[in-house]
Amino acid sequence: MWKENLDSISIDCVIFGFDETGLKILLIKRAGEPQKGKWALPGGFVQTNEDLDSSAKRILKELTGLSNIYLDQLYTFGEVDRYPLRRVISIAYYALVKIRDYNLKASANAKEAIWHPIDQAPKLVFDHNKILNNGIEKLRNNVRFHPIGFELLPKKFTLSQLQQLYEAILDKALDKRNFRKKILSMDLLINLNESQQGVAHRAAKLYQFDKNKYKELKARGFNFEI
Amino acid sequence: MWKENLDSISIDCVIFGFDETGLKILLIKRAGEPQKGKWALPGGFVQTNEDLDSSAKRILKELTGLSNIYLDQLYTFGEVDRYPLRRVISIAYYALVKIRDYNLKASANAKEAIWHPIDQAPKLVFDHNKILNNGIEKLRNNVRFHPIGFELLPKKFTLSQLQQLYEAILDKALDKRNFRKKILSMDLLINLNESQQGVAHRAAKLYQFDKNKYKELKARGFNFEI
DNA sequence: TCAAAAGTGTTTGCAATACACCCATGC
DNA sequence: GCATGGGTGTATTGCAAACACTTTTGA
Repeated sequence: MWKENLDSISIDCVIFGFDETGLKILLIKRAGEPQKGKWALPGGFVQTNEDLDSSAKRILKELTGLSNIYLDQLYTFGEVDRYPLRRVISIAYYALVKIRDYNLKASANAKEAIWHPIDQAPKLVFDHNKILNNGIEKLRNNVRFHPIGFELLPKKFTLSQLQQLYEAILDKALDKRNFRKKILSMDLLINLNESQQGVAHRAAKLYQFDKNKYKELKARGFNFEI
Repeated sequence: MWKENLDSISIDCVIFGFDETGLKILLIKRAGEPQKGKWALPGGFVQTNEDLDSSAKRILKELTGLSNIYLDQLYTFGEVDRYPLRRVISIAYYALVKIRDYNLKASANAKEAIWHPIDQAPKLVFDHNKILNNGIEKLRNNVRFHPIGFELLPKKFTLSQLQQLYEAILDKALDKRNFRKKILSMDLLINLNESQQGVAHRAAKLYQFDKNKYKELKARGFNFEI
């Protein structure tokens, strides 16, 4: 198997996750020079025989052990001096991960990968803070028009969890009744007729995202704006 | 002056223009192999000492003679086999050109550059049709939320021209009264108190885009949706 | 019985839409 | 005077926003 790298083309990934405490970003401590031990976006070099999307997929798999992650190209950063040793152009991707599926032990590198609250990201190497901000902005824009939020939630979720997610991403409070009205009217959720277990209050109903319905509506040009 | 190229990184430009007959795209006939003489998006290789944006700017300047063109990065295409001779990754940009400013004679290459109606683009080399479609889609999305249409019109324009432009980009008819109401209510146009000359009907008023007002409103988070 | 979150409708205001006629100009 | 596009207002509808109380459950 070929593993030769294009050493002037890298991929960097802005990996988002979400849990009870808010929106998170997955960062690593660099294993090699330059800037060894400093916080960075997960990334790597593109191999000679792989497409860019495949490369991003591979890097994510190596880091998190997960396949089938939502992945989208973000922007390409190519300033002459962005990387100190030589000229490296980086194609940034952003990924949405169901944080509960992600298992730290799955990966060799993982001990050095940590979820950081989105608003407490440390200083990153090179131009990675710029890339991160670009990713946050894109997530904010996209979530308003495409139902991608579901990629960050467990398969079964409550309407409150969904609302908390939107509030975290958009960074503003939403009205509960209006939010539910809007979401349910899109007819994209399957009511599972199940309830939460073991909560110290009225148990919420669980829902699931209806992918088939989504495809169908999308094909008809339906507008998913929140 | 350095002119060495990164021979695995190219820039391709989707260049839009607009005139009385509709929305146009600027295409060239390839001057060199491979696929010499075939239609292609204008492009070139990134030089070792230039940023990606600068490279796109240079390529546009060489082709059209114009500086100060609206330019935005589109997407990066990096399939292993997209270019036949070797692996070349292409960063696509899209540009909006005031077609009347563009002077064919300004450029050495220009004799081989021709504006094509957007819906009559020929078959292009490599993956350029894919890039073109990507550009059209992005233009459609962006024009609805950012006042970029003005980049395609002469400095002074009539409301009808503006409407025709939007209709061409969005590919649908708009109601004249509602369109005017909406546009004028945004308060982004300066009424020049001048009129068209030499038309065989009532002369229309001329307007100009108010860049300062735009910056001001943008800073306040104003929504420019059409 | 208390705490904590789930769940539920109605009213109000604004913005999008639909729609038709008179006006100015050049030929 | 006629053909051509310029310019204008109102009524209706639908959607977004604001808003508060009852229900369920576990501790």
